[in-house]
Amino acid sequence: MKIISWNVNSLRAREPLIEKIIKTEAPDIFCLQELKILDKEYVENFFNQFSLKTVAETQKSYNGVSVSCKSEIVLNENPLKRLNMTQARNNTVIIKDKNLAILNCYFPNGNPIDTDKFTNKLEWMKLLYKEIEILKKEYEVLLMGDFNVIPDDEDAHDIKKYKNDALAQPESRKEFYKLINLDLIDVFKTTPKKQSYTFFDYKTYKFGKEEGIRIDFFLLSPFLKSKVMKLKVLKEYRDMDRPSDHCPILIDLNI
DNA sequence: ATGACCTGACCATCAGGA
Repeated sequence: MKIISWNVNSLRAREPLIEKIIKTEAPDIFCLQELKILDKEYVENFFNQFSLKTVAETQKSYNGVSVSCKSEIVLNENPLKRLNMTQARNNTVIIKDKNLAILNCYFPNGNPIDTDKFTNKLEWMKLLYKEIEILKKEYEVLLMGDFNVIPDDEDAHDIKKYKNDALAQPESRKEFYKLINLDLIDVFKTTPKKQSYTFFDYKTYKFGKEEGIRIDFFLLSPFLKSKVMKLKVLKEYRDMDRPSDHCPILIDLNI
């Protein structure tokens, strides 16, 4: 089962690259973040072109997430969809015949740190923690997306720049490691040579610098970790015409 | 030290991103 997660920074702006990745990689499950579009029917129709069915959570201008999958996969949508009632930042699908819960997330940014944006970020992460605590009792858990957390100093090219940034605050890291302590494995971290930055700022990367951060993750329950066949940050999509500032990440599971 | 660049909303310029 090949799965791709990607913060596309606008569905409409990224349609050519989304089409390319679907045709090139043929993912069984394709999870997007930051759709930046309200029209849910438009999102569903877009993926229908490629014979993918879609579950989307949308809102005007900001946020928005979708899980698309091949038609033969039977989805059971989790009734607990939004962690936050006003922001479309997560959706969960259950694949019952594989005993699998897939959580697709776009964590809040949380800047600036002296505002309620930061406390709301931490609150959102706590709600996610509670949701996973429930789901892990019944299902294998695959948590993925844009976490907006730099878990370790080595996950940034220059951690000093993030001293006052919500992404690298001790409180943000604490909530991240609480998720890890639910028996979820940061599979890029634990697989030799697979770690790579996943985000490259538009303002710096155009000069060809390697100034990135690692903020997009697959967190897997131990059983799923034992089934990993392939794992990759698809960095080439950051170098194509009109890219997202995030790279797609890919995992192939033998399930 | 600062700003850079991109997107959507909407029409000139700003919020938000990270």
